[in-house]
Amino acid sequence: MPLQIYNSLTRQKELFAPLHEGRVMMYVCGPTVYDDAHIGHGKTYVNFDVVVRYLRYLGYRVRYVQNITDVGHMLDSGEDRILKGAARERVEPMELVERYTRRFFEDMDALNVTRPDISPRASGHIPEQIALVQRLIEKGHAYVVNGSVYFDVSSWPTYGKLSGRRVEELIQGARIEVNPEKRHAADFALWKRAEPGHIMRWPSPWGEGYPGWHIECSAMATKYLGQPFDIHGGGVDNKFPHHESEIAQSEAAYDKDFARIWMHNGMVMVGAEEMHKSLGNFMTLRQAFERWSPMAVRFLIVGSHYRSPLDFTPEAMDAASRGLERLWGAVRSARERLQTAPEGPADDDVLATLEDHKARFLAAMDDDFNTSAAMAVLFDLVRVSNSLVASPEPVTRDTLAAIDAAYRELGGDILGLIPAELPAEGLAGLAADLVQVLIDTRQELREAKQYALADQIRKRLRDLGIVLEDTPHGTRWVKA
RNA sequence: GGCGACGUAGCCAAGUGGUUAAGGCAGGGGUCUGCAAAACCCCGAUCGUCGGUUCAAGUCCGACCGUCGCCUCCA
Repeated sequence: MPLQIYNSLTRQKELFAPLHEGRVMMYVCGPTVYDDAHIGHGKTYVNFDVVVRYLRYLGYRVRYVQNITDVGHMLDSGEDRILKGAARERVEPMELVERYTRRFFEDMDALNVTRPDISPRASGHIPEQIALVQRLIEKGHAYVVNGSVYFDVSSWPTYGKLSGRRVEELIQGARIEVNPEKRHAADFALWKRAEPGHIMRWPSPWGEGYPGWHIECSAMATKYLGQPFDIHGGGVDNKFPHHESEIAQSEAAYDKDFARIWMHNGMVMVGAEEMHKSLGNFMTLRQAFERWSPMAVRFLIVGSHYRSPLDFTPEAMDAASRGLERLWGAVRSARERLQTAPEGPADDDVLATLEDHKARFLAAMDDDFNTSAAMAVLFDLVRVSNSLVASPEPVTRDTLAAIDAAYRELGGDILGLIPAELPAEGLAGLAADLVQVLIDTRQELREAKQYALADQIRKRLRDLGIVLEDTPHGTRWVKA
């Protein structure tokens, strides 16, 4: 069964076929870098990371573009998010941008999110945005008022096709007072005149100003991916107005489709409410990482479907942490036994089981990236491998290597949950040698039935965060 | 008011017409172990409510109840 992807534009799952054979062009709306990323950002970028990983696994060459918004994203108050952040921290706007861009990537790295191939900044693409705005004016889809430029929604009949809205209804529901410069309440800014004191400003044919929020994505996506391109992703919260406006701008400018497939991921919820800064109920990734490992956060995210909302609770995180431990524990013990396994051909039954699991795993992924179903298969594999590894029967090196390869491929390459080298597999150098001395001593005590002393050693190591486990193949230890 | 989504075991979460409703966490019982830990085995839901369609429905249709998102701050 080939890959199927749910397309928000058509509201159904579609067989995936890229525009160009073997090549996928993909864009995902990136963060506005004025503050630390929170769990919600983590979910979005982990969700799309899995998409990119899987497309690459299938053999596609993927160009993954994810922008950095560093200008033009306004608050209700009319303040630019970046300027507000800069004032808060008393730094240059670009200093703020640099700081939070770096911190964003650090957080993403911790979540094992593959870096985008291109991370274009809005402020670095002002000429492209101006050119796009100009083109829209020339084609009669935009108008200039007092140095600002607005998109004329009435000139573009399909406006609303993504979000299923009609322009007339938008006007009624308007949350904010309508800007009197607009001809229609639903019109949106392509370029805004800079008021005195607004530091981030660029010269344009319409005077000094700065780009609107939506235009950057249109300009940068098309610049690096062409038009049309294959996949555009983002959070559902951005479906309207952001993505709707991107589509209108780009399609009106070039009379061509913009993105063929639109993917929207679900929001992170906190107690049945969306996690959001304005609600004050958000937790930054950094705060979460103080309490749980970043990979446990990834585990929680990958454990549910990308389109579903995800309720973020301490209980769910604790459960995710334990689940990750179980997964890693299985991988770790398989790799450990691999070290001392005897030479020999791989067991046919095991190979057949691995093939079966792999097929079921891939079938789940093919079904619109059903990572929860895929993870269930991975845990079935955990049971198989744990049973095998714990068995007193000899298991050959090739058999164990095949199991490890399956973990690397499915759990590592695709889901990004199993690193090539598991962390904290041990201590290095002298410390490890000392632990081994204690383990050997304890073993002698056990053989002499001096259990009180043997248990004493185990307990004191436990207090130091070293957990001993006796197996039929000797005593192993892990850092807690 | 408009558009969209959801309601599956104590918690998280797959399943969208057809054998015994995945998987994880927690819990109970057991095996292994000097003990422990880990692991392994066994145990739990009839799928918000009420109707309808069908030989057959968490799975389709309708109503109702509850929850959430979007309707120009949002990943």
